[in-house]
Amino acid sequence: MEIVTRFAPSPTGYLHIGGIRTALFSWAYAKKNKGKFILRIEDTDVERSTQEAVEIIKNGMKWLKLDHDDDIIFQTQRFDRYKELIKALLDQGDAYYCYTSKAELDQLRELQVSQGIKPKYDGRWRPEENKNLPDIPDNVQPVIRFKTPQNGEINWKDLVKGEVAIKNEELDDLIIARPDGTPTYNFCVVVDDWDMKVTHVIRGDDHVNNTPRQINLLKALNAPIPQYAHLSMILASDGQKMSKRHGAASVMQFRDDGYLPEAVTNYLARLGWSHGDDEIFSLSELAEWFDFDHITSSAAQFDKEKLDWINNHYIKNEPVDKLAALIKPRLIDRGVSRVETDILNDAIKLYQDREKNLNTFADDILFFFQDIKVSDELKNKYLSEKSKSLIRAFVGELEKVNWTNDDVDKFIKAFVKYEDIRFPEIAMPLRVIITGTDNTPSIGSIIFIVGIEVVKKRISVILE
RNA sequence: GACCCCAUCGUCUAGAGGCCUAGGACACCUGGUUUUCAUCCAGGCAACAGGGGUUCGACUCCCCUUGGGGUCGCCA
Repeated sequence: MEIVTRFAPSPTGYLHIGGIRTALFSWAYAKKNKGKFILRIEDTDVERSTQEAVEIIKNGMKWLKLDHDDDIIFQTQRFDRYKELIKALLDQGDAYYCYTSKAELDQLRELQVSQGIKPKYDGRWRPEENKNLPDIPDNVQPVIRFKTPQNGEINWKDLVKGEVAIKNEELDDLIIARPDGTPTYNFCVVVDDWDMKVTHVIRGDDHVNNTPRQINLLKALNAPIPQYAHLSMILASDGQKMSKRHGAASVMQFRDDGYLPEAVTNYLARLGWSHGDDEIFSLSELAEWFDFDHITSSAAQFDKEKLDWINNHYIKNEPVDKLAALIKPRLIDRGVSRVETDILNDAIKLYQDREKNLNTFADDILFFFQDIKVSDELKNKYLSEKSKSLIRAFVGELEKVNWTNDDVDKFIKAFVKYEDIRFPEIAMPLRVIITGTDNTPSIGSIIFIVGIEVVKKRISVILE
């Protein structure tokens, strides 16, 4: 049987990092088994679903290179199918109309909470043998509820949590259709997973409690029960629930914050899953290695330091032209009007080992393209009268140097020797004047890349 | 409150009863390389939540406690 998995987000906002991790594992499991990975948009809540959010999901998946099979499925395009099956359930006596209003439900819930019992629909409209149903009120459009079995329990062998059992008495008769006839979440999921022949439902921990409802629905529809895998949540670094406001939760935020997609998927996959001591692996290695046996069942805390470390790894190994394409727009955002390709490429080569983020990368090489300002603190620290006169002598001789990186390096060394000074005595003032900071790679390479004119200009600005 | 799930270094994790004197990675600390910083290299610090069982033997199995998380919508 072909393995089919799916990612089923609802388009109501940003793409959550926890959601994308379930997508990542679903994708990997399908790939590993040469099966199918489906993207399904759960947009039955017409009020809250937006086209913009659909685009965010598509872009996020594309950015992370999580390709799906088949066309994207939208639940709103399948309403006829849902209605057909709701009718079947009604006809076979597994569903019924309920005229209880929202206000009455709120009242009931309040009462139950005050009594310290689990809030639950009381089944007042549930047809039962020898039971008199209330009179149907005027002008009330009913919802349709599923007649959940009242005895027994539902259990399944969860691929990550093991045996899970929940008693039917814990469940109530869930609403499967709203007064306007639109179907609700649990019902659509069940029908879709069935119709799409989904074999493995891989989703977040927060759906564990929906699983028995869905299994009951599946049974009533006489549909096969898929395998379930409930992944634990990702918590923010303080152990609290992660959200847009708390801990960076939006996938696109990671892109904007300067992370490479490979770093994000690598980090996320390693969070809660392991393959021996491997820390760095590609998407295709994940697809090859993935299994449920090595998924942790406990929640994991998000650790930015480790993500940064992984991001640095990928930045170090990324081809220069790819990095250039990512960094150029960031330089422009920072006010650079013209980005010389040669300078950019050289700057990237010189800096890529040390950078753990595309944004700070752009910040660090900004001085190649833009005038800088030297802080008073740095001036006081490095620009004494003696160093200023050294700089004057240096720049006078620099003009005579044959302009290769090698010759510039040789020249600096020769200058140090000639003046009988220590290397930092000339290197640090030059660093500060040319780059505006005292931590940089080789000063010789920097001088070579920015060029004699810029060096002269920045020195003259400072010396005057 | 009820129900469900979870529990190894600060963090992510390895661990399928003897391989554990509990391994790796991030972070942190020290040293080396780099006459700056980062990278890189070498070394170090650091954990089985607590209590009961089961067993010749428990990080591993069972129970309880504690702690954490999730769910209890005409949201998904």
